[in-house]
Amino acid sequence: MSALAAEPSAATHEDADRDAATKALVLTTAERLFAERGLRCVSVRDITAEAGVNLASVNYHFGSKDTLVFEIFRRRAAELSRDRARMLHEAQARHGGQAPVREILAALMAPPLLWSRPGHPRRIAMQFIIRARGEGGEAVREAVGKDVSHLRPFVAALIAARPDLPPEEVHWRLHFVLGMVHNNRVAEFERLHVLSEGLTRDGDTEALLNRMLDFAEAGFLR
Amino acid sequence: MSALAAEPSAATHEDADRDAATKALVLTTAERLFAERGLRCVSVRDITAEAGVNLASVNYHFGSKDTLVFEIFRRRAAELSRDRARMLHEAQARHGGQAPVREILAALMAPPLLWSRPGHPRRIAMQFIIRARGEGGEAVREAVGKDVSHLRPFVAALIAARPDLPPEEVHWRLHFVLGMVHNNRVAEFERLHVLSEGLTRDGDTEALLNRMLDFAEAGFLR
DNA sequence: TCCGCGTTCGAACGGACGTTTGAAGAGATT
DNA sequence: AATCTCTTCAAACGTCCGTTCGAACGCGGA
Repeated sequence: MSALAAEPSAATHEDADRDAATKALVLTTAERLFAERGLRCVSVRDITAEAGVNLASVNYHFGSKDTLVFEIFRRRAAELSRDRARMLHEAQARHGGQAPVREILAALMAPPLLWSRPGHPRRIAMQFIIRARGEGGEAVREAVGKDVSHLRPFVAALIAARPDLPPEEVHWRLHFVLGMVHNNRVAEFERLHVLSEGLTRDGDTEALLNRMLDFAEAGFLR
Repeated sequence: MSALAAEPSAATHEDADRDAATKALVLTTAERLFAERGLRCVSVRDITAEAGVNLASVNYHFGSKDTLVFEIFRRRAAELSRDRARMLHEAQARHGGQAPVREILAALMAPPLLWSRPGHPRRIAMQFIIRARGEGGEAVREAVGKDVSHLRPFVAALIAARPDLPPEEVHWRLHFVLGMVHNNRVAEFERLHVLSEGLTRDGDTEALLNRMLDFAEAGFLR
């Protein structure tokens, strides 16, 4: 752990794209490969070969493979949290500070669903996040487990929307909702389509979101 | 891939415990280690060392590490499915063939929850199943994804209980319920406890099951 | 021009892993 | 006792991986 290769240049503030095209190339290539094949099934050699850069680039720019994974995850997770927070804020603004349950849940559910749509610029990022949540190493798992700060505004909004419920109950119901959201993986959809023998067809994200909201809202308003 | 070591003895029917104590020991040790540390983080050497058997035992008795994983998973998953099916059958028997939604959902939710309780003989098995679902290789993933036959009785029961709903809608709602169930992992509970600052305390499985049933039933009866 | 610094490069290191091999052991059968 | 079969054993094989190393490169400033 002694001496680590110095962070290259670091530009003026934080944008490392200007001088290090290699670093940005590694970031995007790694994210895509990780999203496609999973974290463990993509080696540093796969990434550097696909990106057309030298093998040592990953360790030079990021220190280690784990750090690279964590770096990508940190950026994307923060981005997703911002998206959710913005939707919540908009909903609260629309209702004079007190958003109804359905719109709070929509702010929680919509971003990951929308990001997963084909053609969305964050589609790969969303797949990566899902992969990293399940397959990530110690660093990612800690980041996911301990950083719950972005959920606090949602808890507060839900408690305010249902002041008659014990806060304990609100937390449990939020847990159930998050379970519904996290279950929206490609493999699970395929499983559902096999089970329903083609009856359920994905692609209509709007309809799925409404179905989820109907279900979750009913559970929450009970 | 040519010649594979012959399956040892195979006893009279299928029970391989009589003559091969080693095989059974590998099975239980591997299941426990896999459940504790994850599939990728447990090597064949870890298993054989912990079990006190020779390194080659795994390949001799199971052919490969992947086959060993699949073997454990197949047994436990079948066991869980049987448990669920039995609960569903009992519920239907109680109501003259037509079980209400809540009891159908209980048959789906209760077994994995009960297995996870401290002290339950299938606690380790349940943790293994959860691990294998997420971290399993091609074989496990295919088994999970394609084998949906054990869910069909539940679909049929739910459609019968809510004949007014389009079958498509029933399938989607079942998908949501399964999301709730699959989210009951140790890491997620810890995350919830951090978020609620100790307000939510686990241990009371009965209460959690009732909470889940309340939530899911409301979403289903909507 | 020369120097310094950040970056890239090819090559290798050291280790962990799943798997294979061939011999040795054990127990029943002939 | 001899033979056969199933099982166990120690030792290694070959591969893939993350990481490190030292030299070369390119370029802006003295």
